Amino acid sequence: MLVTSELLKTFSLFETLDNDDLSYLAQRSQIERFARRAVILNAGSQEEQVCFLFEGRLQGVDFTIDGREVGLYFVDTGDYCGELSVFDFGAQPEYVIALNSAVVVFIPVEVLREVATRHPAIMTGLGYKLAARVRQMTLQRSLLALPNITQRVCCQLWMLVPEDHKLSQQSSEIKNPPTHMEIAIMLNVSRETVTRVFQHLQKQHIVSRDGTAKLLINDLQTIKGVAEGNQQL
Amino acid sequence: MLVTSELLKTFSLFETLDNDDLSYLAQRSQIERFARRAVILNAGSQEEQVCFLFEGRLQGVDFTIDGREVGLYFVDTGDYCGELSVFDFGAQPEYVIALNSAVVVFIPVEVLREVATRHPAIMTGLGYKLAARVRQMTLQRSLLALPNITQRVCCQLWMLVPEDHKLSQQSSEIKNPPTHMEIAIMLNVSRETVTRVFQHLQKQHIVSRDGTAKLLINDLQTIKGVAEGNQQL
DNA sequence: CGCTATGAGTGATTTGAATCACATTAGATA
DNA sequence: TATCTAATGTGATTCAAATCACTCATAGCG
Repeated sequence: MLVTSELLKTFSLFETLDNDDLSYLAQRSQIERFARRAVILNAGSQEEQVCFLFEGRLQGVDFTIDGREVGLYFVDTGDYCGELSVFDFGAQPEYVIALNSAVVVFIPVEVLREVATRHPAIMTGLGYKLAARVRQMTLQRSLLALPNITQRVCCQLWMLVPEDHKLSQQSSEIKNPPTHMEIAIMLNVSRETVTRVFQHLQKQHIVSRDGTAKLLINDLQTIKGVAEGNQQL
Repeated sequence: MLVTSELLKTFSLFETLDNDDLSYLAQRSQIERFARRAVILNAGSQEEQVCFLFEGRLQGVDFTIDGREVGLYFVDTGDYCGELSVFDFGAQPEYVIALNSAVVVFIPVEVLREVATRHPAIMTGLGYKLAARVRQMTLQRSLLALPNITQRVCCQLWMLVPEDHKLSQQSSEIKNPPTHMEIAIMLNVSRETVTRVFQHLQKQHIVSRDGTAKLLINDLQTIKGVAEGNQQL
């Protein structure tokens, strides 16, 4: 499949780029569809590609020495990952895996770096993203210190709620939600524990599932309340 | 106290800077001594300062909603922190606290940003640092997934060992080591648990303490072995 | 030099999540 | 449609770390 300028334009990082540069980038990029569970980026290797997610959801994962999975972050549609090497020429530190069927645009890191050198806005955008990543990781780290597991799960759910639903909406939905296992590794708990929390939430009709592809949040306020510790269950 | 060019030159970020720029920076910087436990940077506020650590050790800490302390990272002499706002103009996400008496150079973020604009090497250095921060946080996150607490503590100790001692040396020392509590919040365990691990390590003469200001690592290889999971205790 | 506060050391007890060992469900696939 | 497999659901049991409630040691300070 071919990468077009129009496709690249859907990513906010490139919104200031003119058509010449867009097609320059597009010509040097690749687009690929991945199946659920496919490895998009390999840890430890000099990946030399930044991946822009056009469709689906990815998860950054690491492994402890004893083989335990560690969930680091989620990548949502329109976002990108693997940009660390733009800054330090180093190896990709973690695996990035498709949680569902995903469409990814790969841009070689040296091409992106070169375009960024010509366009300060791109460089600024990349820096902004990296800073956001640090902020997100700090938040996720704080989550792990919560002694109450239900609260931890609700925090994670709250983070998965689309931004534009967080205000004013009283219900929402998470499309292609992560599995219990995928949530568990983000929160440093066992899969069974996540299941039990979900059972609890479902019994109280706070959430409900609609197939595997959709998780309905019936009571956003309660999720928020529990996440922020103002409410118990 | 006055900030001199010579002082700024001790920070590797500025090693490429000429004297004019160094004194430009120096004139706009402030140096300050802080007592143990002093707050260097406040979370949530628009700090607008990057702090360069000339002496001592700092710790980035956050708090959960229920007031639990969370340890995020250590800042060693020669390193800096609070640089996030250079990239995204946002607020400082976490507190930075002096673990011992510390001397810190504050450089206003807009001054640093301006100098970085003129000197690509500085901007590159800042980006490199931010990337390193992401890598370090990823590593620290993986630590938390280790089911064996002794291993977790040894990993943290290993990270505190000076880089130049990690190879070839069979023993080492950590100057001004963090307290058990400060280690505990980094590892998501209780202070008592850290104490018990240290008791264990001391009984086996793997580490020993020399006052509060020094922690002797008598058997570096064992620390490394346990940290990497090749060895049990 | 004694006082005070902070950090470290320790046992007893509790607790709550991990683990184990399954059963069940529901998508995916042949 | 039958089969298979990944995901979810659930109880019983275990176990290790948190918590509690202290004491002890040390450093800094007036």
